[in-house]
Amino acid sequence: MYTIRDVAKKAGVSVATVSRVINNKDKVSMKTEQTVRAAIKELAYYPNSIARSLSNRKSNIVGLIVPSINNSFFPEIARAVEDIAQLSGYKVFLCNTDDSREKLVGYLDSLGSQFVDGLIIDSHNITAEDLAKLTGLGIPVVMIDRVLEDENYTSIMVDNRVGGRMATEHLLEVGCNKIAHIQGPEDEMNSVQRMLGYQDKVNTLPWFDKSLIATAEFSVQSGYEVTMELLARHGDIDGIFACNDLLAIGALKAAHEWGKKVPNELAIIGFDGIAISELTVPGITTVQQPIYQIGELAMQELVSQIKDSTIAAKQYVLDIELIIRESTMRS
Amino acid sequence: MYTIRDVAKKAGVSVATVSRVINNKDKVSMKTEQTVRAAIKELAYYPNSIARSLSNRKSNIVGLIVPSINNSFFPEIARAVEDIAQLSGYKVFLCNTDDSREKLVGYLDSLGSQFVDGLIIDSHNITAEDLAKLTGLGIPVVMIDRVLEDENYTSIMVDNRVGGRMATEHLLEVGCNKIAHIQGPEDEMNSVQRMLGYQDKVNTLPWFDKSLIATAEFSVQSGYEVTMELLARHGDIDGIFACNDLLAIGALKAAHEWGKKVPNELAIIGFDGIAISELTVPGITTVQQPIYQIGELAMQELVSQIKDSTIAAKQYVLDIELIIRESTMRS
DNA sequence: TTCGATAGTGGTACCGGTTACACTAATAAG
DNA sequence: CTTATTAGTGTAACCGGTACCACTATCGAA
Repeated sequence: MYTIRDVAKKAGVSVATVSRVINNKDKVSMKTEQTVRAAIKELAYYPNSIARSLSNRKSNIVGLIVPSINNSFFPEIARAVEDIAQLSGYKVFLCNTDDSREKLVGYLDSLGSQFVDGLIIDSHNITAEDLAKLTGLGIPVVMIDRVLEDENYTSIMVDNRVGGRMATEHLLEVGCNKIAHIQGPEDEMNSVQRMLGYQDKVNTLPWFDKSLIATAEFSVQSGYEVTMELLARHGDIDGIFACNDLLAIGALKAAHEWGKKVPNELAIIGFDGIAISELTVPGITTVQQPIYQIGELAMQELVSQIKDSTIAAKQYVLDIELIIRESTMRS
Repeated sequence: MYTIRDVAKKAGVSVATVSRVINNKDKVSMKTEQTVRAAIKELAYYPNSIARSLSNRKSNIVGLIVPSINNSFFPEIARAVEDIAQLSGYKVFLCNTDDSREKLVGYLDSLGSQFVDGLIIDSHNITAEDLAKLTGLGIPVVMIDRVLEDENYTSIMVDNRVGGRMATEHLLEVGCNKIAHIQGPEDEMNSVQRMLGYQDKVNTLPWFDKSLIATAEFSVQSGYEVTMELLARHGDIDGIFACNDLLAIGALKAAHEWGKKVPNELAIIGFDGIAISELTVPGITTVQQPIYQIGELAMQELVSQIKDSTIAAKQYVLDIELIIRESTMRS
């Protein structure tokens, strides 16, 4: 492992000159440049990016912290973030916290202390204190999806409660007479909001009962299990609003096993609009978030904040859209 | 942003002592320690991990380079890698190359030059030269899944050709009379191996024809499209071996739209054994890779190599298993 | 009393880059 | 012919940690 000093010695120049050649900065004579390049090649020299980051106080790397990578919602966000990052000359380190506060803190500790130039965070575990620490260290942050409401920080999300209402309303419109809800984890803001949206629409209806709400983890497997329980408890439900598409896919499987025809005997609607929701059998009706746009906007905002730390924080609430597919198209 | 020198000044001690306190190294008197901790707290001091890495020559971070995060095969690998990493005190940076050589090189450049203590790579774009460069820089590497066959490097994979044979054999056993194959990208070793396994079993059969092999991208969407084409070209196929589960899910959708009953009119088998394959309707028969074990073993191997650079490279070929589900269970 | 061991602490070189500043030589302007 | 300018290069401080080495004070053993 050679250093810039080795190269300088071999080329018979100073380290400053080698640095100039590497970075194409300042003026270097043609002859010198060639000598240096030859030395670099001969030694297979490669600049140490840690040393460079220390000196430059920037790494051209941003961190993207997500609560899970099993739900393709996050990979789809990541895709958008990476696209914009590439255009802007950044690399993205993806960190998965599994919704664990401990892992989150671990990543914030190592990333926050100068490893990255900025951070996009999707976590319901984040605290105002964490954010203050990052800001104190000069690391810009953009929160997405699961945001901490605080106007000092830029955030991007959708109105989950409105989405919950849209989904429930749709099930009512297609003629459902008893609608269950699969709620996500209870400590998760988005889950709760979507559930409240559901309640907004149904809690005055005669058939409504709290036991129509069942709580699940965010996974297909959990959606399957919870739906089996719901069907056992309420044999007569004819509509399910699942808190996200993964859960809806699980519900689909459970309905199939239970012998319920989707959508005529049981209509199912999800939330998020991840790619796979279109490609299941039947396709799943869903409240679609502008996933790509969320990632895109997050990265754009982050880049502006990295470039100009005085930029004001903004809170975005993006539009959602009901996408109707076979899982609720009754004949 | 305060540095260790600010803390030292405030506490009235030397930087060495502050460093001792931070790292719990050597002996520090109770009184001094308290003073230092108070100063750290008051300044909200946080050690700069870049500086630390430069000095220590290690970051306790490993990189995991995957070709995609849309196929949950990779997130499932990542999960295992992260589990082991956590046990061993490492953090994982996940880097997505989208199967692009350019992105791969970008990540190798920044990660390779001291950003990480080791690298797990899943890429068909990697070259012997890339690996030599990393080794030259003292970065241990473990290759998984799409490996470059070279006994100087540790690699973990399965025998894809044998898997291809298993899948095809199974379709023949359940009574398929004309089996198509959805191949993955042609420049991808694993795709080719699985396709060859298919050919091993069918190329002497009377009905076999090269046009039964169609090439797809690794995505549900592509699986859907290619299956539509296959069904248009060969209305009489009654079995499809898809190169991976994602493609099989797409095939399922296409079969449904084409009005073909799965499995009786069209049996479908996938490859990989990702979690979702069990939870589609119908469940998908697949050649299961030991996904978790691959990630687990990769990280364990990497840790041993980081700790002891003289450890010999090993090539692992793990076992695969046929998992039979409804998509091929004919009645 | 003298010496060795040890707890506790400080000074500073070093990790491997970047870059401000200083300097020389050559060229252009007056 | 002198002076200002500029191209080209080197020296060394600096980024923020770590850790080796040196040093003092204290204490028990010889």
